[in-house]
Amino acid sequence: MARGRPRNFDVDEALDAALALFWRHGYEGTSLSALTDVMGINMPSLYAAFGNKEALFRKALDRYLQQPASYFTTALEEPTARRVTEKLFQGAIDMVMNPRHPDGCLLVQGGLATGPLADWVRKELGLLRTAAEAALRSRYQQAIAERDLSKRVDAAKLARYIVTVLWGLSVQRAGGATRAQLKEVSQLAMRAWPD
Amino acid sequence: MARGRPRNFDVDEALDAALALFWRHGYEGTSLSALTDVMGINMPSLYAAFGNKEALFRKALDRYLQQPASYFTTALEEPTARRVTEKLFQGAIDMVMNPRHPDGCLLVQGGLATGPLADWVRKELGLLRTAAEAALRSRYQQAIAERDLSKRVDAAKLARYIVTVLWGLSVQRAGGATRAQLKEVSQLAMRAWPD
DNA sequence: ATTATACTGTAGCAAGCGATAAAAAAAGGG
DNA sequence: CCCTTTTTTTATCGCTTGCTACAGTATAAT
Repeated sequence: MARGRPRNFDVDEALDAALALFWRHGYEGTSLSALTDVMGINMPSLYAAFGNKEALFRKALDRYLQQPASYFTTALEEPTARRVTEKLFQGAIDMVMNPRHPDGCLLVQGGLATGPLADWVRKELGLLRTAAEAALRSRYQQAIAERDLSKRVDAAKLARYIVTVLWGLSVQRAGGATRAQLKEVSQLAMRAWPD
Repeated sequence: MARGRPRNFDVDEALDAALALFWRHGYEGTSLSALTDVMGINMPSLYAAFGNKEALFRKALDRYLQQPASYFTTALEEPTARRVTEKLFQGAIDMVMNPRHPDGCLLVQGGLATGPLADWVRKELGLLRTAAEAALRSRYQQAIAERDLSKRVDAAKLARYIVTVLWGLSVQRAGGATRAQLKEVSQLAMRAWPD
């Protein structure tokens, strides 16, 4: 099987390098020549392996959700709504401060405002942020059903508030905030917790 | 006075048009040809009146701070720290939802992640966000000195938390949140208010 | 060994980018 | 009216962008 010349680079390693670049500079701020430099391959190899810039970004986005942003779905498995939320903040701060990859959250840094040709990036990232909010809302609804949270709590509002702070933390980190500062913000944010 | 051919466009109107474009598409997502189209002038006129793209962006940024973002400094004049904060949220939501100009806050949308050539935009916007945080911190410190806020309150932490929510609101609006939703988020955020 | 297959390297495409040179046009001062 | 000054117009400049054709090279199957 796999006859023909084998590639002499690792696809996942190259994808990680591309992810880091998109993460740091956004979709539009990342040029293909910068990508090939960082990935250690040349353009035809990139196109053969990933399609084009858009397809490469989508694959990097998938990888982002499965690897560095997996803290989100992991946090949802905590036993109580409060601990879910605390773990969410902790995980977000850990990711955002991790020196092994760029600052902030790719869903925010990747492209909040884009040129007309990259409008799909803005929309796609918006959908993913909305999906995260929806997942958290479901988890809170479950907590209400389990009598973990009071049924007077509005799960949708609470989830929207929490993710708003999360996106805000990403912006703060892009501005150079320290781990201690982000921690303090998350602790203050938790003072709004119901009951 | 003013001899020579007069310009046949209004500088401030053109600047407003440029501001709207930068606001919507970010610095890098806005091309000079798109700018000249929207401003109704051609390139040499733009260069004669504003310098270059960077200088134009800086002037648009100044205008942004003086016109649509003036709600921030206005809010600081409210009599109590709590009312300052409430007015801040109200003003931010009003601006972010205003159909007369693009969604979100230019300090966030303008360029959170940029290509290497536009790194100064990222830094500049970060400095302005930090300046906003510092202004709010000073106001809270004043409130503590006036016995309006308890002296057990940490003005720096509180200011950082509030602006974190503000930047989060900008991200949420970019994702299509409604005015009612943003209002609910700000009300929940105020539940963390000290005392 | 030969052949088919798939990857790599060089070189270059059209299009758009930010920015400008040179000439024509419109005003005021003499 | 002419001359100076400033603007607008037209036509580009050199460079980078995302992308690809072509030739060369390395492997597996036959």
